[in-house]
Amino acid sequence: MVVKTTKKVRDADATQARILAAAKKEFAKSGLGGARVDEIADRAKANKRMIYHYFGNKEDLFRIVLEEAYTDIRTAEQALELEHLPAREALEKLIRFTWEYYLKNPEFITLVNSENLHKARHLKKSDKIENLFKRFVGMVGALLDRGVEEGTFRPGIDPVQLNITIAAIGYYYLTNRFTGSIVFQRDLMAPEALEERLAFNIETIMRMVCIDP
Amino acid sequence: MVVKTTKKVRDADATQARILAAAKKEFAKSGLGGARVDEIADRAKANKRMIYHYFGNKEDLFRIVLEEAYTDIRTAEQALELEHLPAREALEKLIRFTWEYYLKNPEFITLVNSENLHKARHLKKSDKIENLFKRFVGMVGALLDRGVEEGTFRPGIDPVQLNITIAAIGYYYLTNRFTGSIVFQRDLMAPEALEERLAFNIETIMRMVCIDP
DNA sequence: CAAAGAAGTAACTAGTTAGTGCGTTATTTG
DNA sequence: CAAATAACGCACTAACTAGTTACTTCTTTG
Repeated sequence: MVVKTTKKVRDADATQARILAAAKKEFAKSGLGGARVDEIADRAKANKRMIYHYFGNKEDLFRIVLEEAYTDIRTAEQALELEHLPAREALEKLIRFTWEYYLKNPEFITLVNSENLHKARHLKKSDKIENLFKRFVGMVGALLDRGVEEGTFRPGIDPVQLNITIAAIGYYYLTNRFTGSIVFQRDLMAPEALEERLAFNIETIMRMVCIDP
Repeated sequence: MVVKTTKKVRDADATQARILAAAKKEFAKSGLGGARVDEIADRAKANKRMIYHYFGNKEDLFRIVLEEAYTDIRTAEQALELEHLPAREALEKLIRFTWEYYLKNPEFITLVNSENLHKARHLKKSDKIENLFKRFVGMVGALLDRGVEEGTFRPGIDPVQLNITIAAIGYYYLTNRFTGSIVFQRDLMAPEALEERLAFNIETIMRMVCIDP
């Protein structure tokens, strides 16, 4: 097949990509219920009719956006190649990565929140998600085992619980940054505040996992 | 003033209370955007006109529901009387309380999530919230100081960071229980799973705070 | 007990929103 | 190059939704 590089006036792939990017922004900004299909069409500079043509309906579009978001974060995690580092360093790298991914991709958090408000009914319909995470939990499990062998990690830590905690201490801080900044009367998004939080999180996990923190 | 105990056919206070309870449920179930004023009226067995009469509009109603929710959790926290326990026990009691409160009051989490989706614009209008939390942070700060004096806690821990982490490790697990149960292929709400999580959380915090965990 | 005011109701409005019917224009292919 | 196919757009609808108008019914109080 010949790959065309000429800019086409009509380009199905490009239109679909623009719609998906616009949908991600709009769903992240307003949630599934608050998102407006007309707004997505406008942002994508596509006709609303095209959304229904390519993606079926609003809920299907949301499901596809969500699948893309999960695939994206897991792909980035795979690229870390934690197996090539000493366990301790690998764990710290994972904590940093998780924090920075949430910071740079705030839509991810909002999309997941919205999906949970709807009791994960879209993710339930998706089949490719489970395998994505099976590999991920396996990776962290292997990392923990390796740390125990190296003599740096305590044995018996559940990789799922650890994963949840690593995610939680970053995710909660960022998703609740607006109410948090009011309630604690400090700007939780100030650069120093973000650095301080990351350091606190690394220490929390290291104290939990390492024999000699 | 004479307190009437006879059941009135018309009772402004009772109607307002029914509306608030119904609104809390509906907002928690569907978020601010997804909630329907008609649905709130039906649930409350009140006429929709009464909602506008007593609470102004949908957003004001949401703000009042949110203020009530924050006041409620902070009131329950005050009642713990942590100052009467050794620091270590008091800290564990606080972790347990936070977890159990989220478990028993799932609307709290959803309301806070919804408020953060809207960048806390309703809480910004509220004045009584800040003082509520100032006292709370002070309480945890005093607890940490006492633990250091008793020789059980490490010095230099920021009470705000600790508060955020205690909330995070429970909150995240529960708010993301639907996607989490799919992603990790385990029922995160099974009684054993809940017990296991609480134990993991207590250990995480104790290792972070205590000199001799 | 009658007047005043508060509690409560039904039906409506004006605006919005997901989704569609049908026609037009560009691109591909036999 | 003509016919088929796919991309695209306009204008519509049916259903919904926050908020209101205009009214009735009950309760309190001078």
